[in-house]
Amino acid sequence: MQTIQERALDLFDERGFANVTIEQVAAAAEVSPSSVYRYFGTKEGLLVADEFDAMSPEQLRERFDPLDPVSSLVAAVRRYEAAAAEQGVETPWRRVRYFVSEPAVRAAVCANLERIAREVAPMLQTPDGLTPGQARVAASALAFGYLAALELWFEDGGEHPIAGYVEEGLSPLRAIWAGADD
Amino acid sequence: MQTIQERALDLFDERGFANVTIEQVAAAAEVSPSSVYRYFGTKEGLLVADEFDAMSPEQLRERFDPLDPVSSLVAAVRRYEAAAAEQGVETPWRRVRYFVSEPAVRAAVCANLERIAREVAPMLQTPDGLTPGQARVAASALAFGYLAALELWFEDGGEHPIAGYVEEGLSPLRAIWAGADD
DNA sequence: CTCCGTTCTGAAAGTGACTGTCAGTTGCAG
DNA sequence: CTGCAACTGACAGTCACTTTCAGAACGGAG
Repeated sequence: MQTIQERALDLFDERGFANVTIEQVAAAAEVSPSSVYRYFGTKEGLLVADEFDAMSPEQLRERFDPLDPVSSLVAAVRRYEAAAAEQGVETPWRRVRYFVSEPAVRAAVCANLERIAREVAPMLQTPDGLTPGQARVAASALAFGYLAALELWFEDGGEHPIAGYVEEGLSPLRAIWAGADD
Repeated sequence: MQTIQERALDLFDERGFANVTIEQVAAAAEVSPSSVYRYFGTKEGLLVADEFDAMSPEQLRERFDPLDPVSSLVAAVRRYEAAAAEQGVETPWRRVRYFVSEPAVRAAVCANLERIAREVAPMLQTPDGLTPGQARVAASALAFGYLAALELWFEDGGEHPIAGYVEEGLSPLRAIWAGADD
Protein backbone atom coordinates (compact mmCIF):
# COMPACT_ATOMS: atom_id res chain seq x y z
CA MET A 1 0.00 0.00 0.00
CA GLN A 2 1.33 3.36 -1.15
CA THR A 3 -0.30 5.00 1.85
CA ILE A 4 1.58 2.94 4.39
CA GLN A 5 4.88 3.69 2.73
CA GLU A 6 4.23 7.43 2.69
CA ARG A 7 3.12 7.53 6.30
CA ALA A 8 6.19 5.53 7.24
CA LEU A 9 8.46 7.97 5.42
CA ASP A 10 6.78 10.86 7.19
CA LEU A 11 7.57 9.28 10.54
CA PHE A 12 11.10 8.31 9.55
CA ASP A 13 11.85 11.82 8.34
CA GLU A 14 10.45 13.24 11.53
CA ARG A 15 11.96 11.00 14.17
CA GLY A 16 14.58 8.90 12.45
CA PHE A 17 14.39 5.33 11.20
CA ALA A 18 15.51 3.66 14.43
CA ASN A 19 13.13 5.67 16.59
CA VAL A 20 10.00 4.57 14.79
CA THR A 21 8.40 1.22 15.51
CA ILE A 22 6.27 -0.82 13.17
CA GLU A 23 3.37 -0.29 15.55
CA GLN A 24 3.65 3.45 15.11
CA VAL A 25 3.76 3.11 11.35
CA ALA A 26 0.72 0.87 11.46
CA ALA A 27 -1.13 3.30 13.69
CA ALA A 28 -0.26 6.24 11.45
CA ALA A 29 -1.47 4.37 8.39
CA GLU A 30 -4.54 3.08 10.24
CA VAL A 31 -3.82 -0.56 9.63
CA SER A 32 -2.66 -3.36 11.87
CA PRO A 33 1.01 -4.26 12.35
CA SER A 34 0.18 -7.62 10.83
CA SER A 35 -0.72 -5.92 7.58
CA VAL A 36 2.51 -4.00 7.47
CA TYR A 37 4.42 -7.26 7.70
CA ARG A 38 2.14 -8.85 5.16
CA TYR A 39 2.86 -6.15 2.62
CA PHE A 40 6.49 -5.32 3.27
CA GLY A 41 7.91 -8.29 5.10
CA THR A 42 10.45 -6.33 7.11
CA LYS A 43 10.89 -2.85 8.45
CA GLU A 44 13.54 -2.19 5.83
CA GLY A 45 11.09 -3.42 3.23
CA LEU A 46 9.13 -0.24 3.79
CA LEU A 47 11.99 1.56 2.09
CA VAL A 48 13.31 -1.06 -0.29
CA ALA A 49 10.15 -2.02 -2.15
CA ASP A 50 11.67 -1.33 -5.48
CA GLU A 51 10.74 0.17 -8.78
CA PHE A 52 12.12 -2.90 -10.53
CA ASP A 53 10.15 -5.31 -8.40
CA ALA A 54 7.00 -4.18 -10.11
CA MET A 55 8.35 -5.22 -13.48
CA SER A 56 7.50 -8.68 -14.64
CA PRO A 57 10.25 -10.82 -16.15
CA GLU A 58 8.62 -10.36 -19.55
CA GLN A 59 8.71 -6.60 -19.23
CA LEU A 60 12.34 -6.79 -18.22
CA ARG A 61 13.23 -9.04 -21.09
CA GLU A 62 11.57 -6.95 -23.73
CA ARG A 63 13.23 -3.77 -22.53
CA PHE A 64 16.65 -5.28 -22.18
CA ASP A 65 18.99 -5.45 -25.10
CA PRO A 66 21.60 -8.15 -24.39
CA LEU A 67 23.99 -6.42 -26.75
CA ASP A 68 23.77 -3.02 -25.10
CA PRO A 69 22.43 -3.42 -21.55
CA VAL A 70 23.99 -0.18 -20.38
CA SER A 71 21.87 1.84 -22.76
CA SER A 72 18.84 -0.23 -21.83
CA LEU A 73 19.33 0.58 -18.16
CA VAL A 74 19.89 4.27 -18.81
CA ALA A 75 16.75 4.36 -20.91
CA ALA A 76 14.75 2.59 -18.22
CA VAL A 77 15.94 5.07 -15.61
CA ARG A 78 15.02 7.98 -17.85
CA ARG A 79 11.57 6.53 -18.42
CA TYR A 80 10.99 5.94 -14.74
CA GLU A 81 12.29 9.36 -13.82
CA ALA A 82 10.02 11.05 -16.34
CA ALA A 83 6.99 9.08 -15.20
CA ALA A 84 7.63 9.95 -11.56
CA ALA A 85 8.14 13.64 -12.33
CA GLU A 86 4.95 13.71 -14.37
CA GLN A 87 2.87 12.35 -11.54
CA GLY A 88 4.57 14.62 -9.06
CA VAL A 89 5.57 11.61 -6.98
CA GLU A 90 8.68 12.15 -4.92
CA THR A 91 8.48 9.06 -2.72
CA PRO A 92 10.82 6.96 -4.86
CA TRP A 93 13.67 9.35 -4.20
CA ARG A 94 12.83 10.22 -0.63
CA ARG A 95 13.93 6.73 0.27
CA VAL A 96 17.45 7.15 -1.05
CA ARG A 97 18.40 9.13 2.00
CA TYR A 98 18.05 6.02 4.14
CA PHE A 99 20.03 3.93 1.69
CA VAL A 100 22.96 6.06 2.73
CA SER A 101 22.31 6.73 6.39
CA GLU A 102 20.86 3.44 7.69
CA PRO A 103 23.16 0.43 7.48
CA ALA A 104 20.29 -1.99 7.85
CA VAL A 105 18.46 -0.40 4.95
CA ARG A 106 21.60 -0.40 2.86
CA ALA A 107 22.04 -4.09 3.54
CA ALA A 108 18.50 -4.78 2.41
CA VAL A 109 19.01 -2.71 -0.73
CA CYS A 110 22.19 -4.59 -1.55
CA ALA A 111 20.51 -7.94 -1.09
CA ASN A 112 17.66 -6.82 -3.29
CA LEU A 113 19.97 -5.57 -6.02
CA GLU A 114 21.93 -8.77 -5.96
CA ARG A 115 18.72 -10.74 -6.30
CA ILE A 116 17.65 -8.64 -9.26
CA ALA A 117 21.09 -9.09 -10.76
CA ARG A 118 20.68 -12.83 -10.61
CA GLU A 119 17.34 -12.53 -12.35
CA VAL A 120 18.75 -10.34 -15.07
CA ALA A 121 21.95 -12.32 -15.59
CA PRO A 122 20.43 -14.98 -17.86
CA MET A 123 19.24 -12.23 -20.19
CA LEU A 124 22.83 -11.17 -20.71
CA GLN A 125 23.91 -14.57 -21.89
CA THR A 126 24.31 -14.99 -25.59
CA PRO A 127 25.21 -18.14 -27.48
CA ASP A 128 28.77 -17.15 -28.17
CA GLY A 129 29.05 -14.31 -25.67
CA LEU A 130 29.18 -14.26 -21.90
CA THR A 131 29.22 -17.40 -19.82
CA PRO A 132 26.77 -17.71 -16.90
CA GLY A 133 29.43 -16.59 -14.47
CA GLN A 134 30.40 -13.63 -16.59
CA ALA A 135 26.77 -12.67 -17.02
CA ARG A 136 26.37 -12.63 -13.26
CA VAL A 137 29.33 -10.33 -12.90
CA ALA A 138 28.03 -8.01 -15.59
CA ALA A 139 24.54 -7.95 -14.07
CA SER A 140 25.97 -7.15 -10.64
CA ALA A 141 27.99 -4.35 -12.12
CA LEU A 142 24.88 -2.89 -13.71
CA ALA A 143 22.78 -3.18 -10.57
CA PHE A 144 25.36 -1.76 -8.21
CA GLY A 145 26.29 0.84 -10.72
CA TYR A 146 22.73 2.00 -10.44
CA LEU A 147 23.07 2.16 -6.66
CA ALA A 148 26.31 4.10 -6.91
CA ALA A 149 24.62 6.51 -9.28
CA LEU A 150 21.73 6.99 -6.88
CA GLU A 151 24.13 7.82 -4.09
CA LEU A 152 26.15 10.24 -6.16
CA TRP A 153 22.93 11.89 -7.21
CA PHE A 154 21.85 12.14 -3.60
CA GLU A 155 25.17 13.51 -2.39
CA ASP A 156 25.03 16.10 -5.15
CA GLY A 157 21.81 17.46 -3.72
CA GLY A 158 19.44 15.60 -6.02
CA GLU A 159 19.15 18.38 -8.53
CA HIS A 160 20.36 16.85 -11.74
CA PRO A 161 18.68 13.92 -13.45
CA ILE A 162 19.74 10.52 -12.19
CA ALA A 163 20.10 9.06 -15.65
CA GLY A 164 23.16 11.22 -16.17
CA TYR A 165 24.92 9.67 -13.19
CA VAL A 166 24.02 6.22 -14.41
CA GLU A 167 25.31 6.98 -17.87
CA GLU A 168 28.57 8.33 -16.55
CA GLY A 169 29.21 5.66 -13.95
CA LEU A 170 28.41 2.74 -16.20
CA SER A 171 30.10 3.96 -19.35
CA PRO A 172 33.31 1.95 -18.77
CA LEU A 173 31.19 -1.18 -18.83
CA ARG A 174 30.36 -0.57 -22.46
CA ALA A 175 33.82 -1.89 -23.23
CA ILE A 176 32.58 -5.33 -22.26
CA TRP A 177 30.16 -5.42 -25.17
CA ALA A 178 32.09 -3.21 -27.52
CA GLY A 179 34.47 -5.79 -28.89
CA ALA A 180 32.45 -8.93 -29.38
CA ASP A 181 29.34 -8.23 -31.38
CA ASP A 182 27.89 -11.67 -31.58
CA MET B 1 37.33 -15.79 18.32
CA GLN B 2 38.06 -18.62 15.91
CA THR B 3 36.67 -21.10 18.43
CA ILE B 4 33.28 -19.47 18.61
CA GLN B 5 32.99 -19.45 14.84
CA GLU B 6 33.87 -23.10 14.54
CA ARG B 7 31.48 -24.17 17.28
CA ALA B 8 28.78 -22.10 15.62
CA LEU B 9 29.41 -23.77 12.29
CA ASP B 10 29.20 -27.16 13.94
CA LEU B 11 25.79 -26.32 15.34
CA PHE B 12 24.57 -24.74 12.10
CA ASP B 13 25.64 -27.76 10.08
CA GLU B 14 23.92 -30.04 12.54
CA ARG B 15 20.63 -28.29 13.13
CA GLY B 16 20.39 -25.54 10.53
CA PHE B 17 21.03 -21.85 10.85
CA ALA B 18 17.55 -20.84 11.92
CA ASN B 19 17.28 -23.56 14.56
CA VAL B 20 20.32 -22.45 16.49
CA THR B 21 20.14 -19.57 18.93
CA ILE B 22 22.95 -17.31 19.98
CA GLU B 23 22.60 -18.70 23.47
CA GLN B 24 23.32 -22.19 22.19
CA VAL B 25 26.35 -20.97 20.28
CA ALA B 26 27.58 -19.19 23.36
CA ALA B 27 27.06 -22.27 25.48
CA ALA B 28 28.85 -24.51 22.99
CA ALA B 29 31.79 -22.13 22.85
CA GLU B 30 31.72 -21.67 26.63
CA VAL B 31 31.35 -17.93 26.53
CA SER B 32 28.49 -15.60 27.32
CA PRO B 33 25.99 -14.42 24.70
CA SER B 34 27.24 -10.92 25.38
CA SER B 35 30.66 -11.89 24.13
CA VAL B 36 29.28 -13.36 20.95
CA TYR B 37 27.64 -10.05 20.17
CA ARG B 38 30.75 -8.18 21.15
CA TYR B 39 32.85 -10.12 18.67
CA PHE B 40 30.48 -10.66 15.79
CA GLY B 41 27.79 -8.05 16.19
CA THR B 42 25.02 -10.10 14.66
CA LYS B 43 24.12 -13.73 14.20
CA GLU B 44 24.99 -13.45 10.52
CA GLY B 45 28.31 -11.95 11.52
CA LEU B 46 29.31 -15.40 12.74
CA LEU B 47 29.43 -16.41 9.08
CA VAL B 48 30.36 -13.18 7.36
CA ALA B 49 33.50 -12.19 9.25
CA ASP B 50 35.52 -11.93 6.13
CA GLU B 51 38.97 -12.78 4.90
CA PHE B 52 39.28 -9.27 3.55
CA ASP B 53 38.29 -7.64 6.80
CA ALA B 54 41.57 -8.74 8.29
CA MET B 55 43.51 -6.83 5.68
CA SER B 56 44.51 -3.33 6.55
CA PRO B 57 44.03 -0.59 3.98
CA GLU B 58 47.78 -0.48 3.50
CA GLN B 59 47.92 -4.20 2.75
CA LEU B 60 45.11 -3.77 0.29
CA ARG B 61 46.72 -0.85 -1.40
CA GLU B 62 50.07 -2.48 -1.84
CA ARG B 63 48.56 -5.63 -3.33
CA PHE B 64 46.23 -3.82 -5.64
CA ASP B 65 47.39 -2.70 -9.04
CA PRO B 66 45.05 0.08 -10.24
CA LEU B 67 45.93 -0.78 -13.80
CA ASP B 68 45.07 -4.44 -13.56
CA PRO B 69 42.82 -5.03 -10.55
CA VAL B 70 41.39 -8.22 -11.97
CA SER B 71 44.77 -9.91 -11.89
CA SER B 72 45.38 -8.49 -8.43
CA LEU B 73 42.17 -10.03 -7.15
CA VAL B 74 42.85 -13.38 -8.77
CA ALA B 75 46.32 -13.37 -7.25
CA ALA B 76 44.94 -12.53 -3.82
CA VAL B 77 42.44 -15.36 -4.03
CA ARG B 78 45.16 -17.78 -5.07
CA ARG B 79 47.33 -16.69 -2.18
CA TYR B 80 44.52 -17.00 0.32
CA GLU B 81 43.49 -20.35 -1.04
CA ALA B 82 47.00 -21.69 -0.84
CA ALA B 83 47.47 -20.42 2.70
CA ALA B 84 44.20 -21.99 3.84
CA ALA B 85 45.03 -25.31 2.19
CA GLU B 86 48.46 -25.33 3.77
CA GLN B 87 47.07 -24.90 7.25
CA GLY B 88 44.35 -27.44 6.58
CA VAL B 89 41.71 -24.87 7.50
CA GLU B 90 38.38 -25.45 5.88
CA THR B 91 36.30 -22.99 7.86
CA PRO B 92 36.55 -20.20 5.29
CA TRP B 93 34.74 -22.32 2.72
CA ARG B 94 32.35 -24.07 5.05
CA ARG B 95 30.56 -20.79 5.37
CA VAL B 96 29.81 -20.45 1.67
CA ARG B 97 27.00 -22.95 1.99
CA TYR B 98 25.02 -20.47 4.06
CA PHE B 99 25.72 -17.65 1.64
CA VAL B 100 23.53 -19.59 -0.75
CA SER B 101 20.93 -21.14 1.52
CA GLU B 102 20.21 -18.44 4.10
CA PRO B 103 18.76 -15.20 2.75
CA ALA B 104 19.69 -13.27 5.88
CA VAL B 105 23.30 -14.39 5.57
CA ARG B 106 23.34 -13.55 1.89
CA ALA B 107 22.07 -10.07 2.69
CA ALA B 108 24.85 -9.58 5.22
CA VAL B 109 27.43 -10.81 2.74
CA CYS B 110 26.16 -8.43 0.09
CA ALA B 111 26.26 -5.50 2.47
CA ASN B 112 29.78 -6.44 3.47
CA LEU B 113 30.96 -6.74 -0.11
CA GLU B 114 29.45 -3.43 -0.99
CA ARG B 115 31.21 -1.85 1.94
CA ILE B 116 34.52 -3.33 0.85
CA ALA B 117 33.86 -2.14 -2.67
CA ARG B 118 33.51 1.39 -1.40
CA GLU B 119 36.80 1.07 0.43
CA VAL B 120 38.56 -0.25 -2.63
CA ALA B 121 37.01 2.18 -5.10
CA PRO B 122 39.40 5.06 -4.39
CA MET B 123 42.32 2.78 -5.20
CA LEU B 124 40.94 2.31 -8.70
CA GLN B 125 40.92 5.99 -9.42
CA THR B 126 43.74 7.26 -11.56
CA PRO B 127 44.46 10.85 -12.57
CA ASP B 128 43.20 10.48 -16.11
CA GLY B 129 41.31 7.21 -15.68
CA LEU B 130 38.12 6.34 -13.89
CA THR B 131 35.96 8.92 -12.17
CA PRO B 132 34.83 8.27 -8.58
CA GLY B 133 31.50 6.98 -9.79
CA GLN B 134 33.12 4.71 -12.36
CA ALA B 135 35.55 3.44 -9.78
CA ARG B 136 32.65 2.49 -7.53
CA VAL B 137 31.02 0.57 -10.34
CA ALA B 138 34.25 -1.23 -11.13
CA ALA B 139 34.88 -2.07 -7.48
CA SER B 140 31.36 -3.43 -7.09
CA ALA B 141 31.82 -5.55 -10.16
CA LEU B 142 35.02 -7.00 -8.71
CA ALA B 143 33.51 -7.67 -5.30
CA PHE B 144 30.34 -9.28 -6.56
CA GLY B 145 32.24 -11.09 -9.20
CA TYR B 146 34.09 -12.73 -6.36
CA LEU B 147 30.78 -13.69 -4.75
CA ALA B 148 29.48 -15.11 -8.02
CA ALA B 149 32.67 -17.10 -8.35
CA LEU B 150 32.31 -18.46 -4.84
CA GLU B 151 28.80 -19.61 -5.59
CA LEU B 152 29.72 -21.23 -8.88
CA TRP B 153 32.55 -22.98 -7.10
CA PHE B 154 30.16 -24.18 -4.42
CA GLU B 155 27.54 -25.37 -6.86
CA ASP B 156 30.23 -27.27 -8.73
CA GLY B 157 30.94 -29.27 -5.63
CA GLY B 158 33.91 -27.25 -4.42
CA GLU B 159 36.49 -29.42 -6.08
CA HIS B 160 38.31 -27.06 -8.39
CA PRO B 161 40.28 -24.05 -7.21
CA ILE B 162 38.22 -20.93 -6.68
CA ALA B 163 40.72 -18.69 -8.42
CA GLY B 164 39.75 -20.31 -11.70
CA TYR B 165 36.14 -19.25 -11.30
CA VAL B 166 37.21 -15.75 -10.39
CA GLU B 167 39.49 -15.55 -13.41
CA GLU B 168 36.79 -16.74 -15.75
CA GLY B 169 33.94 -14.66 -14.36
CA LEU B 170 35.89 -11.43 -14.18
CA SER B 171 37.74 -11.71 -17.46
CA PRO B 172 35.27 -9.50 -19.38
CA LEU B 173 36.08 -6.72 -16.95
CA ARG B 174 39.63 -6.60 -18.24
CA ALA B 175 38.23 -4.72 -21.21
CA ILE B 176 37.67 -1.76 -18.91
CA TRP B 177 41.38 -1.34 -18.34
CA ALA B 178 42.58 -2.71 -21.66
CA GLY B 179 42.08 0.41 -23.74
CA ALA B 180 43.17 3.28 -21.58
CA ASP B 181 46.62 2.65 -20.18
CA ASP B 182 47.18 5.86 -18.30
C1' DC C 1 -32.03 -13.31 0.54
C1' DT C 2 -29.27 -17.20 1.98
C1' DC C 3 -25.55 -20.17 1.92
C1' DC C 4 -20.78 -20.99 1.06
C1' DG C 5 -16.23 -20.56 -0.67
C1' DT C 6 -12.17 -17.53 -1.02
C1' DT C 7 -9.51 -13.77 0.28
C1' DC C 8 -8.24 -10.13 3.21
C1' DT C 9 -7.62 -8.26 7.79
C1' DG C 10 -6.92 -7.73 12.94
C1' DA C 11 -5.91 -9.68 17.58
C1' DA C 12 -2.91 -11.96 20.46
C1' DA C 13 0.77 -14.58 22.17
C1' DG C 14 5.28 -16.16 21.70
C1' DT C 15 10.28 -16.30 20.19
C1' DG C 16 14.63 -14.59 20.03
C1' DA C 17 17.85 -11.10 18.22
C1' DC C 18 19.92 -7.16 19.89
C1' DT C 19 21.03 -3.19 23.27
C1' DG C 20 22.44 -1.03 27.38
C1' DT C 21 24.08 -1.05 31.88
C1' DC C 22 26.51 -2.57 35.70
C1' DA C 23 29.38 -5.30 38.49
C1' DG C 24 33.15 -8.55 38.87
C1' DT C 25 37.63 -10.16 37.05
C1' DT C 26 42.11 -10.05 35.14
C1' DG C 27 46.47 -7.90 33.85
C1' DC C 28 49.62 -4.34 34.32
C1' DA C 29 52.14 0.04 35.90
C1' DG C 30 53.45 2.64 39.48
C1' DC D 1 49.20 -3.02 47.69
C1' DT D 2 46.73 0.43 44.75
C1' DG D 3 44.78 2.44 40.98
C1' DC D 4 43.77 2.06 36.05
C1' DA D 5 42.38 -0.14 31.95
C1' DA D 6 40.45 -3.75 29.18
C1' DC D 7 37.67 -7.65 29.08
C1' DT D 8 33.80 -10.50 30.40
C1' DG D 9 29.26 -12.15 32.29
C1' DA D 10 24.66 -11.30 34.22
C1' DC D 11 20.46 -9.18 33.67
C1' DA D 12 16.60 -6.62 32.02
C1' DG D 13 14.33 -4.43 28.50
C1' DT D 14 12.85 -3.39 23.61
C1' DC D 15 11.08 -4.63 19.45
C1' DA D 16 11.26 -7.01 14.97
C1' DC D 17 9.13 -10.87 13.30
C1' DT D 18 6.29 -15.36 13.25
C1' DT D 19 2.41 -18.08 13.82
C1' DT D 20 -2.14 -18.99 14.64
C1' DC D 21 -6.84 -18.10 14.73
C1' DA D 22 -11.13 -15.82 14.32
C1' DG D 23 -13.95 -12.60 12.10
C1' DA D 24 -15.11 -9.33 7.90
C1' DA D 25 -15.72 -8.49 3.03
C1' DC D 26 -16.55 -9.94 -1.35
C1' DG D 27 -18.53 -12.82 -5.00
C1' DG D 28 -21.06 -16.37 -6.98
C1' DA D 29 -24.62 -20.34 -6.90
C1' DG D 30 -28.81 -21.85 -5.55
